[in-house]
Amino acid sequence: MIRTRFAPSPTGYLHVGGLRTALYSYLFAKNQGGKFLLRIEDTDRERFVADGTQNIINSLQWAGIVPDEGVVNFKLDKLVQKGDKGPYIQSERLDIYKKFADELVEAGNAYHCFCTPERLQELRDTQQKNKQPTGYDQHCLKTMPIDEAKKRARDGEKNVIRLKMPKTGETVFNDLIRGPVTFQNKLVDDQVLLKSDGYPTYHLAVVVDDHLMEITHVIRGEEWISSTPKHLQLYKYFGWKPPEFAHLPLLLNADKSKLSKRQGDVAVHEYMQKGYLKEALINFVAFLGWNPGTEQELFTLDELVKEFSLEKVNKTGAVFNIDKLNWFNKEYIKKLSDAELAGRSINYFRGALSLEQLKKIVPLERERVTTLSELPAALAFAVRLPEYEKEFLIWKKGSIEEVRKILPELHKFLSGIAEKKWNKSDLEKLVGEWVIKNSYSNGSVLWPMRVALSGQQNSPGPFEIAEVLGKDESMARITTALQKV
RNA sequence: GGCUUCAUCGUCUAAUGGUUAGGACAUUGCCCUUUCAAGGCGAAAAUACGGGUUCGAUCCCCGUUGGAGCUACCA
Repeated sequence: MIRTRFAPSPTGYLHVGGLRTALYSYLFAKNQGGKFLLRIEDTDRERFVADGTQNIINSLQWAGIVPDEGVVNFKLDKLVQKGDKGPYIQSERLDIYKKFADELVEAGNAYHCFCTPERLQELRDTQQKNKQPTGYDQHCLKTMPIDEAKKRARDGEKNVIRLKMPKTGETVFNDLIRGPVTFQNKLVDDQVLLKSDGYPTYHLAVVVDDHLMEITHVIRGEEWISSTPKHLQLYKYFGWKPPEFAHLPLLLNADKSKLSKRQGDVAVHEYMQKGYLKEALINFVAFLGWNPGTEQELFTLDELVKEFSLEKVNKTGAVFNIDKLNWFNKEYIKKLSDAELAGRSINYFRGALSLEQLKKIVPLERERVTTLSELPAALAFAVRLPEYEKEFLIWKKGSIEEVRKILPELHKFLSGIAEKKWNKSDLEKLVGEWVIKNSYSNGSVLWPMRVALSGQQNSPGPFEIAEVLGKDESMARITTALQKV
C-alpha cells in the first residue's frame, strides 16, 4: 500500500509551493490507489504561528486536497486527527523522539554535545575562512568520555544530541526524479537530532515519523536533497527500511530565486481571497513542473489523479507566472454555470445583492473579469446607473446632433416592444430591422443605446444589458440619456 | 568558500540519435465588431558555450559558464 504525506511546518500560512508539494503527494498516492496523510511538524517553537495549522488545513480543504489520515480537520477550535498511527502532530510525540534519541546514544550512534553557540559559530567562521567544508568537529565526542557526558546530561546540564555520522564511504540514494545522488559521508555534518529544549529537529522527527507512519514515498521540495544522507543514516542505525524519495523542483520568483513573500503574494489564502478559483490554482500549480505529455491543458483534480506520474515531473525550477494563472482563472470562470458563479462570488458583494439578483447579472461580466473580486466593480453599472458625461453618448463617427435625433426615435420604438419580447435575441432582431429600415448605421444607434444603458464607454452589448435590466429600467435609463442631451 | 543540483522561445513546457524544434501564456498583426471582452486566422520568439562519441547530435559523454538549493539547537 502506497502511503504519502504532506508534512508542513506551521511557521506561516500555506503557500503555493507547499500547495504544489501537497498536491503532488496527493496525486501520486491517489493515482496508485494509496493513502495521503497530513502531519504537522511543529517542532520549531520560535517560529511557531498560532493559526498556522488552521490556515494550512483550511487552504488544503478549499483546494480539495483531503487527507485520508492524520490531521484531517479543524472543528470547533480543535484539530481533528484520524488514524491509528498518531498522534500526527509532532509536539504531541516528544516522548517518542526522546526514546529513539536515547536509543541512538546507547548504541553509540549519537552523542551528547555541550558546545556553546558561540563556539559553533566560531568554528564555522574559521572553516569557511580556510575554505574548508563546514560542520561540527566532534569536539565533545572526542574530548569527553561517554560516561561523563551521560552523567552531565543526566544531571541536567544543557546539551543536544548529535548524529554520529560515519566519516568514511559514501551515501547514495536513487531519487525518483533525479536518479542517483551521491554524498561523501565525511562531508555530512553531525546534525543535531534533539535540541536542548527537548524538541527534536526535523531530521530526527521526520525519520521516526515516516517510519512509524509507514510512509512509502517521501515527496518533498528540492531543498531537502542535501539532508537526505543524514536521514538515510538514521534509517540505517535504526535498522529500518527507508522510503523512496522524490525531490521536487522549486517554485521560483521572476528572478529565479526560491519563491518568497518578498516578491508578491505566496499564501494560498491570498489567492482564495482575491477570487481565484481552486480549479485554476490547482491546474496551474500542477503544471509547474509536470505535464501530461499531451496538448491538453485544462485538467480537473480527478483527471490529474488519473494522469499523474512522478516520471513526468521535471527537474528544473519553475517560475510562478501570474499571467498564466490569470488565464487559467478566466477559463474556469467561463466554465462555471451562472448559479455557481453567483454562489462563489456572492461574498465579494458583502450582502448588497441576493443570490437571485446576482445569478441574473453575472453573465454580463463573466467573460470580462480575471478574478471573482473584480465582479462587484465590474457589475456596479447593472445595479445602479453611474453618473456619466453626455459626451459619452456620442459615437466616434457620430455627433451630438445625431444622438439628439436618433435617441428619441429609438426610445419611442423600444417602448412599443412587448415585455415578452424584451430579451436579447428578440431585441437584437427587432432593433436590427429598425436600424436597416431607417438606414442608420449600427454604431449610430447601438453606441448611444449601450452607453445609455450602461453609463460606460466600455461595457457588454446593449441587448444583453437590456434583457438583464428589464424593460422598465432600460426605458428609464434611456430617458435619463434623453434628458442629458 | 564547501557540498548537491539544474540548463529548449520572455514564462510554463513538448520532442527525437535524423523534425520546417511542437503547444500554451504573454507580446504583436489582421479579421469579426457600437465599445470592452470573447472568438478566428497569422507573426515574432529557444536548444547557454566549448570539446568529444557518431554518417548525423538539442538529445549520449567531458569540460566551461551561468543559475538554484543546502551549508542552524529553522523547517
